[in-house]
Amino acid sequence: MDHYTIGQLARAADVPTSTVRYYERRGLLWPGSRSKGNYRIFGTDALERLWFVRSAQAAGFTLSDITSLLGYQHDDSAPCKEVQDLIAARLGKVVEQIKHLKVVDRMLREWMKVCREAERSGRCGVLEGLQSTKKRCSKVREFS
Amino acid sequence: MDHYTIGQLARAADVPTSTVRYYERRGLLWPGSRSKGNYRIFGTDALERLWFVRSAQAAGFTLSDITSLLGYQHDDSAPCKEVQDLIAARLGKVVEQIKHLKVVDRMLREWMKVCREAERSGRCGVLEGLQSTKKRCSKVREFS
DNA sequence: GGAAACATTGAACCATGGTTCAATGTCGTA
DNA sequence: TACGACATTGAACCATGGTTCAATGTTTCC
Repeated sequence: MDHYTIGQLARAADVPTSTVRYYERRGLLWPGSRSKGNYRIFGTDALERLWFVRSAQAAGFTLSDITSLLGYQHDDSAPCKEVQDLIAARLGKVVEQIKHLKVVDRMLREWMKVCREAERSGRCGVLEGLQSTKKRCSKVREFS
Repeated sequence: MDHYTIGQLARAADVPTSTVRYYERRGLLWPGSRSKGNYRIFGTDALERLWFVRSAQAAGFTLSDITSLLGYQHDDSAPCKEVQDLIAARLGKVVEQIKHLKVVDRMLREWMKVCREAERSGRCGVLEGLQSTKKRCSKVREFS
């Protein structure tokens, strides 16, 4: 199969057709041609792009970033610098997020512990927690 | 200082006043009273709540979750179960996110490597990457 | 040829967590 | 008492990444 209607493309990439149209509106994707009755006809290149878009999204790039990345694709000057900058920026954020989430992880486990301890004495840790929230949460808040 | 105007409260918690009003609209926070001229007057309890809201947000709870958490606060039945369920649910997502981000981290470093390698031969890794995107990205996409 | 499945468009809508605006009123200080 | 800083309200707006709708047209298959 080397060309697809919108529905076929969507199924092949496991996205709704509405999303494919949305991506087209955003300029991420275009049909290579149209059928006699004005149906979109996509080539395999579109499927590749669609896969790329979804993967890059999964990696946390925004659609604007992805537009840039794809825009460089047929640029003669092989703009490695720009691409690498985007990747590096994203990587930086990912590393930060991991750090942040680890702090959150510890905080949630602490809350859970407090909650369970209070439970045994018939209280709930949330109210008590409120009083010392400021201290206990400062680490999380620093991170965002 | 045991009571605050909206501006004082906002400064004390380092949020914009517009956000305080928004939280009030969402039912997360209320002034204890109003001045003669209808200015909101908040007590220290409101500051505690505000701190709690920001901390819980930093931990990734939605405002709806936080509404629930705060709603349990003066519940006689000490609803530890509900609180613990929310915390556990959040914790589960945090753990998943960390896993996901670690995969993303590896993928981005791989992209970077590919990009740098292509660069030395005057090409750009992005186009070449597109052709094998599907394989290289499957791990990331599984995770979201 | 006719029904079912699929496609077209633009516009409106959704959730989330806010921000901005305009028109007006109040407070503190000199 | 006047000025500037601060507050009030409801409503509209913002970004992000889509989804849904209605009215209409096209393909496909029996």
